[in-house]
Amino acid sequence: MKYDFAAVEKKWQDIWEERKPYAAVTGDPRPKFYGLIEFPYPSGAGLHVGHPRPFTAMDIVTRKKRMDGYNVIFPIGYDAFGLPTENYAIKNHIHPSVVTRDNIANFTRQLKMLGYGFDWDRCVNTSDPNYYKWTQWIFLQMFKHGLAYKATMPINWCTSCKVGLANEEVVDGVCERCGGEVIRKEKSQWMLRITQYADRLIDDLDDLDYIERVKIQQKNWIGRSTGVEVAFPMSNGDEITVYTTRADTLYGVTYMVISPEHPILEQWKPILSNWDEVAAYQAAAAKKSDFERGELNKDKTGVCLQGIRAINPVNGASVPVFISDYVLMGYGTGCVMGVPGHDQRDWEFAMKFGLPIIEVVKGGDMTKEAFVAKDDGIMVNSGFMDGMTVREAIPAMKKYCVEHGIGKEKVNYKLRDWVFSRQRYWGEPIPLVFCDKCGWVALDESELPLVLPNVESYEPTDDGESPLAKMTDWVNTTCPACGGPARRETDTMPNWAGSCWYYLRYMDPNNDKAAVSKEAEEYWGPVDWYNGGMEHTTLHLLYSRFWHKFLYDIGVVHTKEPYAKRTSHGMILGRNPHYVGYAETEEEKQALIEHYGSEALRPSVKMSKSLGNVVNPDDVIREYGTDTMRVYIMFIGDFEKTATWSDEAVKGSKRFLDRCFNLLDLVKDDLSVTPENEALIHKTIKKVGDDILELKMNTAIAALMSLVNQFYANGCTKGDLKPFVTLLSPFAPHLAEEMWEQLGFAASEGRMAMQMSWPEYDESKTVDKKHEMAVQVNGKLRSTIVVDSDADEETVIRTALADEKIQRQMAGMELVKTIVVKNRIINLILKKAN
RNA sequence: GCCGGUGUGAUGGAAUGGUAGACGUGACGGACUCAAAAUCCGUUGGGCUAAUCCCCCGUGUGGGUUCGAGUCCCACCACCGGCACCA
Repeated sequence: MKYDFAAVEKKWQDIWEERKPYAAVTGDPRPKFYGLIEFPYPSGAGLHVGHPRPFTAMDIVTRKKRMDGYNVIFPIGYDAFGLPTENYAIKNHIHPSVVTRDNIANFTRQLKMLGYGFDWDRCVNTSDPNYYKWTQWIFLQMFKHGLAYKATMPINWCTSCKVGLANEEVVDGVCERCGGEVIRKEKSQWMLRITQYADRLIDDLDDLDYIERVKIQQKNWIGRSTGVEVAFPMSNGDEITVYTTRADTLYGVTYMVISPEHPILEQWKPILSNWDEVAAYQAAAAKKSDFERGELNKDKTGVCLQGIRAINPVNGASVPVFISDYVLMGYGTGCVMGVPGHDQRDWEFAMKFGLPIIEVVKGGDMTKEAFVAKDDGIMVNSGFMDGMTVREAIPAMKKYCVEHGIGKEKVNYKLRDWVFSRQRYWGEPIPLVFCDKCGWVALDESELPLVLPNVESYEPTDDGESPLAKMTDWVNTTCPACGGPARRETDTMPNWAGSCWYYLRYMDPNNDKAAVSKEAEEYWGPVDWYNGGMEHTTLHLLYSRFWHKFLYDIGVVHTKEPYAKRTSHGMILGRNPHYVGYAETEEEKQALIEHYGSEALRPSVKMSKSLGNVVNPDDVIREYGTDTMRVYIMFIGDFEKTATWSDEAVKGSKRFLDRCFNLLDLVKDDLSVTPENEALIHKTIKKVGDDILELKMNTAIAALMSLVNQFYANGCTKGDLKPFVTLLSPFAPHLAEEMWEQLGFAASEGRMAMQMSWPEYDESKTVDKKHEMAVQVNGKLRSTIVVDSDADEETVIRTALADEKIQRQMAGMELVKTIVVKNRIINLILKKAN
């Protein structure tokens, strides 16, 4: 009998659609388990094969948890606001909401086809006004708590399209669409004070079960550093403060540098004899894009300020003051002390401008490069610090600064506040109005949702304003505070907004009184396990932790953190058709390298239409079935690492499932367990259960394959297949239910395989009666012996010494030592007999 | 440059410091078949060899620790990811 996967999968999906075995019940007395995957952006291209990897893994985890007796919530939704939809709408003159609706319908069809155990009744869509009403509500709470503020910030401005671009649209410093030059342009924008949460975002990581690289990346991104702010008196009586983490090098200061954007420069205009030169430099720096300023231009440039000098507060030395764009206005104080002896950037600057270099930590060669001394460098030329190590000198100088009133300890972060405005149409409107009398005023809650109005064209305007700015009827409104004329904010929120809190909405998706009810949040929160891509570590994951902490502070949620556990999956790549490894002849190889360069050296690359290596899940499912898709994408390799799709290897998963089904032809109608199979069955129950919870689905499937192989070798009974089918069920749910039914268990148990408890294993039965042991001589494998598992050491050694091959090794030798590792190896240490 | 990760057969990949290469793909041989596909059974790291006897070599490179190292330590090389003038 051949397995008709198409018919069987359809049959069971219809049954599940009707019976709803995946419904999550708020308040159920069983322990809860909240498994979460990152909801997809419903692009026009449909589901990518990358999606099923994390989705299937969490589907398997949640199925296992259900079998372990948990009340599981495994929800799905759509992160539906975003640029590609807007761009598609612009090009094709279709409203983004229509595009979104169609794309969601397609995604839903595909996700249902994959047989996931989602609770579809909890599906959310971030672009639905009933959803974004609460996104707006949360924003208003932030506004009311002073976390949202308006500031003038540079945006990416395409000089050829005359349009403001999102960071994602700037690739290698040019406009993604037209390739035009991108410069920075000042624009007043809404900001969120994520920096106010920087310490908590770092410190609270310690108590979370996140994979280490996520924690490290978040910590690096936030970039906390502890140093000292030191005040330098200026020759004109002003004072300039610098930030440094290396207070120990204060005696090595030979100049100072101020960022060209620093506001104090304007005050000094009258006393600077070379103001024209300064102003010209400022203008040039302002014109540069971030890309030019950073990536391209590491050559140091600058202008010495004529007419002002700085005094080193620790030794009274008078040093020149420069402006240079290597000093960033956005970090620290916008001024640095120049210590060319021990900072490479300062060294380069000093070499360029012929400034003196003073050694204050012994050991380097100042003529070649700066000596960036580590902790145990010895201080010289540094007054009271001479002879100290750097490790000792830093706190000593810190203390000195504080005691002499010239400085104070200071913590700085690389993290910047979050630019929350987009000059775009397809996003949540920001529910604020500007009144000349009252300033920025929040809409009343009863006015929410502030619905996105219909506009004629979604093109951004050529002055960089949002398309909404053109809608004067909508823009002009009355002030909620004084009733006078006022204007609405026309910028929208970034697409990260809706995803900051979606996991909360799943708990209570239809609530029209609150974002989430207290009852639902207290029952389901926090998310027990969240899996997602590494690319979201410093954006989505950090942003949503920030929002959650704010919601905690205002009493909306009861936990400090949204996600108790975070894991991450690797990407699915396609075969690189230009890979030299696929070339047959030497000439072909040369041609490939010549034509594609280093591209030709990589066997795997991201899937793309132009390379023709895109795999569409629809095609895979049509040809091999959903269960095969699921098993293959899990069997493909280590979950955390990138993997390359192989059409060939898919067949192995298909073959495995067919072999499972074909067991029905040879199964004996006997409910007892075959003695020869018992140990492996128990081992497999343990192995598969453990592996699932460690996301080692590849080895779990390998264990199931081994068991099936043994069933073919030893024969099997219905008693053997009963636990096997329940183990198979999380991986291949359709096939498992079909086998379960055909074996008669659906009738005898009165429930589906997926509704069974995870089988119990008996530790004592996982141990084989006899073990093969390796026998080493001086650490080299020489033979193997079979012994009873409970044999004592003496017996094991006697058996080993009696072995023929070992006897041969023993000739002329004497035994000096034996090492026995139970049921694994025996190592005999021999030496030449005298 | 800094931070993280990875290097294992033809190939995707397994291996709590304990028989390296589980499981799968591909290849080869056999059974079934008029034949092919599918299926089932077997072989498959390299060298030496008549031999699936022995022996030697083998987890990026070079050292080290250990009775024993893919695994731990030190130094290096290559590739991947993230950050990058953050004082």
